[in-house]
Amino acid sequence: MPDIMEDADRHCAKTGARLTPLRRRVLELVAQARAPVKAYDLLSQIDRTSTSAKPPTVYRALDFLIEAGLVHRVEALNAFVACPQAGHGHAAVLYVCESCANVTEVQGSRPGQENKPAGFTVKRSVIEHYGLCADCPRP
Amino acid sequence: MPDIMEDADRHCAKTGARLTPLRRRVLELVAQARAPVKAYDLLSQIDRTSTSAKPPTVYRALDFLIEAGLVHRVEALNAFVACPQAGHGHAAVLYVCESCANVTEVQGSRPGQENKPAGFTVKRSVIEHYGLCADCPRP
DNA sequence: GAGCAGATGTAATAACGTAACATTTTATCG
DNA sequence: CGATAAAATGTTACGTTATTACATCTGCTC
Ligand SMILES: [Zn+2]
Ligand SMILES: [Zn+2]
Ligand SMILES: [Zn+2]
Ligand SMILES: [Zn+2]
Repeated sequence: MPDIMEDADRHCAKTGARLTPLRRRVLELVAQARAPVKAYDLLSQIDRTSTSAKPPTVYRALDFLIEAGLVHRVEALNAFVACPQAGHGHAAVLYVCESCANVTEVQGSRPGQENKPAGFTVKRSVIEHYGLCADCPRP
Repeated sequence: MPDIMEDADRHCAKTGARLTPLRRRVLELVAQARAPVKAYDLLSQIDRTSTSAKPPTVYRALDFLIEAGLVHRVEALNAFVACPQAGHGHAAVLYVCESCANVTEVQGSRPGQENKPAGFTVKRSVIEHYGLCADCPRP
């Protein structure tokens, strides 16, 4: 995941966000995982090195990373994935394989806004598709 | 919410699903609410009458209602809303107002599947838009 | 080096959800 | 009808996820 970390450094340098060592470490852990990561799994991985990590440590780092556009929360899994395209402007669309747990992110303009009610202003969208990826055998 | 309860009765009669008194009571509570309802709020409302409700009581009822297509889970809120169109075949698209908590459900065919990866088979979609409804003042 | 803001440490607890097993209710069938 | 099987509910206990509140530290400005 060197791309992701380099992009993150560049993106934070450009926006003024402070990618501290702790936040950077959490992003590395999320980016290295080949599947969505749970907050408490991050916690135990950090624990092994620093011994002082508690829940707020990881949740605060994740809040920062999400705010910075470096990580997305997978709402239906209570888990987190690294964004492959730091700070993209549009909403993320996630395709999550329920067999191998791989997540593919695509982006689009106003995705999923079918039949939007008149006068509704969308601030944030959660779009997650669950199913089987091309590499997993059909039942 | 007489419509919702009557539709639910009809829908369950047609499909053979058993809308028992407990499940019916939970559906009534969800349908009466003017906002997404939390599982533990349902629990305390049931408690007031029956005194024997525990977490599995309400979670099992909710599982049934979701399976039957009578209730949707709002993933990003850990909460539940009654479906205004019992057992509709397509994925639900929810517009959630962050000011007044009102939820508007619309339905569509294959909503939100922008740039679907080749070979991916979607089994279930989570599509939730958060923002401001037409009736709420802009900041 | 005093003061401030942002970041992190720490303890405690709230909020959300499930596993496992006992009991009761309902449907089915000889 | 009464045995029996299946479905639903009761109950205990616990696991997981997330936040609040307050203390301390770190880097910066004046
Ligand atoms: Zn992204
Ligand atoms: Zn797969
Ligand atoms: Zn619906
Ligand atoms: Zn509103």
